[in-house]
Amino acid sequence: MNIPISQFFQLLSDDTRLRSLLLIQQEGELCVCELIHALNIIQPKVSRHLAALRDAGIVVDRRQGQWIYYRLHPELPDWASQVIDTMVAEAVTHEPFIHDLSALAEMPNRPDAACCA
Amino acid sequence: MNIPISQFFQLLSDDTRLRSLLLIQQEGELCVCELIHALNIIQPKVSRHLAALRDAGIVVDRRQGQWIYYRLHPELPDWASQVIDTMVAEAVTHEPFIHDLSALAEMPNRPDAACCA
DNA sequence: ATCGTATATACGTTTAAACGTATATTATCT
DNA sequence: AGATAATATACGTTTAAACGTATATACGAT
Repeated sequence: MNIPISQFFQLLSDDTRLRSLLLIQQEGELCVCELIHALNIIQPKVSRHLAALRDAGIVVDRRQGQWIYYRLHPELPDWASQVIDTMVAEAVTHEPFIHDLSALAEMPNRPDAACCA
Repeated sequence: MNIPISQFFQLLSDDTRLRSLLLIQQEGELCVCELIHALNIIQPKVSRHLAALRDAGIVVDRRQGQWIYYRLHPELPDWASQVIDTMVAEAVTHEPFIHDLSALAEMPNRPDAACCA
């Protein structure tokens, strides 16, 4: 898992990808429909940006029934994890991340990965 | 000095800007001609990218005679400094940064900011 | 087998970045 | 004042991202 540094930053430079990634890091694992709800962004847009993160090796996905869950790549380089952690710590005090998190918490019929894995 | 997070990453996503910024952080302060030499990139390109960093508040410049020196903005937010420090630590072990640093060290007639400020 | 839900991908268009070349600006030296 | 050096900016072009809409795929339930 060797991500060119400038590619990594290029991926974090888009708001949809950045918000997705921070939510994923904060929550551990999220499926596409949770991100759609939390971010209030249409499905193809969310999927497209998640695919970019996956293709670069920043996240991995796993299918569970009809849902596809994304989490950080387990072998992310240290520097990348550090940057993501730094940004989560920063983002929790600012919009739009605060709102994204509460929208996620209030999502109705949220699928629960833990309950049925 | 309040830089939107995604704009910050957008700026670091270009190789010329990233290499410039890491060199500036490593060296404390550099003028344009030093960067031109270290990076082996034509002058208008270097200047253009430095202007982008300056306009975003990531670096500040000062004129000293015919040279213009760039350094990190003294009031950069903590998260931004942390990210830059993380990346310098990473980059020193990889190309092209290693080469950039040695090209700078071997620059002939290198202006010395300290000697005549 | 069909239907509904979740997700991914393809396509054509629009928006934004980056580029090289040319020119302008500001300082130094003669 | 004129010449040279360092740097910045403007301009037109090319390259690359992002977008919305439409469609394809995979699964679960009936």
